[in-house]
Amino acid sequence: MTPPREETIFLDYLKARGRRVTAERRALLEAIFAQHRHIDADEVLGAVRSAGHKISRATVYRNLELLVACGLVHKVRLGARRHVFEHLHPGQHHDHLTCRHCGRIIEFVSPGITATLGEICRAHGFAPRGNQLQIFGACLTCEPASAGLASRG
Amino acid sequence: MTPPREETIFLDYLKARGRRVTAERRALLEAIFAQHRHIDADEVLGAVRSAGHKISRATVYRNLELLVACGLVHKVRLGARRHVFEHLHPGQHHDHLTCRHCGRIIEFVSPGITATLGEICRAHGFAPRGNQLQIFGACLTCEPASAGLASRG
DNA sequence: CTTCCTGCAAAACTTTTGCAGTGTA
DNA sequence: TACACTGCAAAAGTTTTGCAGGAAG
Repeated sequence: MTPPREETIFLDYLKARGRRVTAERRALLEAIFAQHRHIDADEVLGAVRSAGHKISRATVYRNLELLVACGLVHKVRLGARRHVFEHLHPGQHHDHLTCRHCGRIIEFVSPGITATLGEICRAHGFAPRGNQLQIFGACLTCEPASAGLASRG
Repeated sequence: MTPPREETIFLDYLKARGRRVTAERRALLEAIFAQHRHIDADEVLGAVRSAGHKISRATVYRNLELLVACGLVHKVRLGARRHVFEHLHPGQHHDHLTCRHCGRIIEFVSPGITATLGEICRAHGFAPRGNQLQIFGACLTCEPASAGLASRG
């Protein structure tokens, strides 16, 4: 079977720049792509270690930048100094409902929304990228039943 | 003329809990509601000071939590320890295109998307809240012309 | 006049960097 | 063998907390 596309991209990127393939880099890539959510550096560290690999904090930070540089991961800028990381799934598309309270992510696919968003982005000269549509709110667990009927206002 | 609704809410909240109205708290509220974007604590500090008020960093952190507690501001959770703040505009609705590179925010209104999203959220038992739709990508300044044609894949 | 609030400064926590040893190519 | 990479530990940067003076009610 073929390796995951992100692995191919990463290895090619390393090769092309004369950089080395290490166990830590493989483990890091694998851990990030196993996550389907925004994730910060410390969570990445935890994920890699949970997967049974040995890695230092410094290595996580250094290689996250590398993954950003090769386009597999986005460092999402939110405030002047605030950011989290999210991987991109090359060739796959879905959007996210994100619960503000517990951080839970619900994925969904909607061709209709995709089309409408395309028009809006074109109208504003904006280039959407990756898993770029994020809807924030409260999931059923955090805000059960009746409280969930409020408008989008 | 009537005071902004958020001010009324905040003052009522303080009164109800026997907490005090201070110049710092008023300045902080005003600065946050003057922003139309996610903003981190340091940016809030800068905004309050730019508006000509004196305030300490500690006071900003302490009162941001207060604004969250009274429901006027959301602390957006992104990673285990990552968050930024965003105010809510009671009664007003729009969505955002967010440039990952420069942080620029483009606001838009789309009744069609609002309707479709409503259906999706209902289908998933999800309660959207506030300015909850966020589209990430690259703005015209950061990614001019031809590079901007890639798909949503 | 009571007690909450603020600013300062220190503490706690997160991210980056320098250096020497390790391992890829 | 050469040099990129790693881990450690220290440095730099961000957020929280303790305390004493100041101000709201």
